[in-house]
Amino acid sequence: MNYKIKSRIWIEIDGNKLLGEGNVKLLKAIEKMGSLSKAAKSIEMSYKKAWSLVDAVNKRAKKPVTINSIGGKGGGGSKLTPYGKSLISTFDEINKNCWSFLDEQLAQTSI
Amino acid sequence: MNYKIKSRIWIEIDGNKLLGEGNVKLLKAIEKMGSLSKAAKSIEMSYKKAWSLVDAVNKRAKKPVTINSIGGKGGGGSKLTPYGKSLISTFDEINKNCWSFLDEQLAQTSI
DNA sequence: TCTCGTTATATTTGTAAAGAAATAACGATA
DNA sequence: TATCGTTATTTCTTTACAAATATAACGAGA
Repeated sequence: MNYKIKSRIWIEIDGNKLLGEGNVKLLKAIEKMGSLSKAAKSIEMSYKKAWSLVDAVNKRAKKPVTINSIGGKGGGGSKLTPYGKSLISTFDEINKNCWSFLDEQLAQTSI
Repeated sequence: MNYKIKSRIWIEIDGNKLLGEGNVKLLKAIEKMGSLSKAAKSIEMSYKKAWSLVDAVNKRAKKPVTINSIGGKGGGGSKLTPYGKSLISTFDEINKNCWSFLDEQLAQTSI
């Protein structure tokens, strides 16, 4: 069996974590479900944790990533802003490129 | 303030973690100190944790990374094998390249 | 055979993070 | 104004991981 090289990337602002793999997974679920509680359930994350993650991202990002509404028809909901969508697609793109890059790097070694 | 993109990489074998940043830091300290207990102390890691890390790496790597001796003059000691040295220098090199790569990637976005 | 400082290992304790549960707040609609 | 399903928040419990503690094993040299 040969070695593999793995990575996790995340985006920081002011030294604080803004967005990592967990957040991105959750945001994608919100986009699909239209609701924070349903999104959390779909990826088997507690509602509280999901809310905390989204809250932190919205407070730290340059612009809001989701629009959350309370009450009203259907009880409310949560959906991604265009900026939120651009953030997760950028993250995915860079992450994918990083994996390829590391595979190439490892291939050039002799460990 | 602008976003920054960070990463942590690690080497796996058979799906198990072999070597990450913590291990590399410890191995460098072993190289410098010639002793596992002194290395652990120098980087403020408990001896037990340090021993567990080194033991796991030695068991999983293709070849031993350290040579440990018990008893004798000085009580024993621990030192890196040539293979161990090549592993950490490879890790450092790829890690550094990864950081540069990610900086370039981020610079090409407009988030 | 005794000493020494090290590696090796098990056991107990402490702590911080995760999880569960309960409840408040909300607003369109009927 | 009563209902509904959601977001928002607090409190309590559990649990996993880190840390501390204790002790055994080792072998060269005096």
